[in-house]
Amino acid sequence: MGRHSCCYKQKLRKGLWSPEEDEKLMRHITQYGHGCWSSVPKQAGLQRCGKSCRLRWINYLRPDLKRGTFSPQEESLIIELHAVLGNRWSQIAAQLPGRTDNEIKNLWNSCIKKKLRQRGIDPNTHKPLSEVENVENKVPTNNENASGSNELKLLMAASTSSENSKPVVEEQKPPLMVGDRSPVEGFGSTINRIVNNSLTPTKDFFLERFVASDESSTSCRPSDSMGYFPLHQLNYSSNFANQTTSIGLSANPNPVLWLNQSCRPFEMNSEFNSSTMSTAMPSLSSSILPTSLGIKPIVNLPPANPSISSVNINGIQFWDAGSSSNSGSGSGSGSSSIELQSNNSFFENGVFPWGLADCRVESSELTPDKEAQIHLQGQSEDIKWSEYVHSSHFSTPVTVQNQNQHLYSGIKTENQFDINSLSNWHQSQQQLQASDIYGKDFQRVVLEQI
DNA sequence: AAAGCGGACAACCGCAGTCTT
DNA sequence: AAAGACTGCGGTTGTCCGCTT
Repeated sequence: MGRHSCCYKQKLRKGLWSPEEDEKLMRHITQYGHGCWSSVPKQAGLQRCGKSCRLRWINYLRPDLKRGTFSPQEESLIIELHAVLGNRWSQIAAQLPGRTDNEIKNLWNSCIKKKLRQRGIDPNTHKPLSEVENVENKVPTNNENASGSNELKLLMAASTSSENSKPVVEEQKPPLMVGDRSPVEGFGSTINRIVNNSLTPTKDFFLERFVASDESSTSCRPSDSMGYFPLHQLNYSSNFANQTTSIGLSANPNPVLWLNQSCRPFEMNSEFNSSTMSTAMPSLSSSILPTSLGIKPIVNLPPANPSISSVNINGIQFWDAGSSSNSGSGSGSGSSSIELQSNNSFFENGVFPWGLADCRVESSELTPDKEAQIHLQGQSEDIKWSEYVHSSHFSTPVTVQNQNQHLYSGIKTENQFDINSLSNWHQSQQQLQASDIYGKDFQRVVLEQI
């Protein structure tokens, strides 16, 4: 394997990107698509290597990026995902629309790790530090849990747990009533109960938690105050192993994850029939997910490739996501995770108020004004590309969905943009800068322009 | 006011897997 | 089948900025 040829080239700029470079790259990609990245810098007139251009586009210029600080919900989601996926940042990022793997990785290393340690949780194992220390004293560890097939390990653990019929932590708590939003139990435990079959999620249950009213959109969130449920407390273990079906699941029972994925317009390998869904989400599938709501549940079935490792637990076959992660065309080819695909009204109607912003802006009923209102109410720090698109700067209406399709499904042309409006792009940052909406680099741009 | 420090973020590096020839 | 080209990913480093002393 040779190194990337561009690594040997001289006279290539390195370091931070200037606004001019950004604009060149933006202009080029929106007009022609990126095609072969190695040819992009030449065609765009940039003294950069293709790799650098790609990175800049993916991590910064991509129009569907959601800038601003991470919400507590996002952080919570990252933690849960990390417990399952380890340091597979790209897969974690796939669950967080508008966030990049780099962004999440930085957040993890600089912030979340610290928070977890402060809470007495080992960020690598997601177990109490005291427990980890004890284990370390007895058994040599693998250091990072990210390596190898973490999911298989978890599932093996689940098998063990299931065989022993250990009561899970949640079972010690009184039954949860639908609609109960005890701040102590929080969202995670509710999901536990769904998976645990001790709680049947009705349509009302989901509506109550996800309908985009101001109140519910905040109160239903699994915020920090509601508590973070580390892996050993969440029933990723026995309940999940017992009740999911023979599909290659990411071992995360949180329907929020699945629904989050719904706004990913990925090409799926195969469709996920209702009976399978019914097994994975027993009550939910019948009450919430029928096509009347516009949900088209899809899941990647296990790859035919026999080399992909699998394990049978209690008669249930699991596939190692890690070993099949490259089965697709790259971007978001999380072939082992359930994905739901919205095909119309369900998300467009704003049923899920958080983590699905990209879906919401698809609604034909959602005017830019309304959208802006929602974001002001919810996450004031987040200004969305769609808002900019909807503004007068862009004469061509472009939906975020369109952008997602380009970015995630391998369609590389992006000429839906109004190229003439590109020059306004950095100018717009100037206008937005006052409200501290964009990242500091935009502010730098502004300062340089003044 | 200036230096030091740490956090946050952007970008680079190198490896591994896939694709193409 | 082999070698090179290309892409994607995760780890690491570099840079900027704000806060503290």
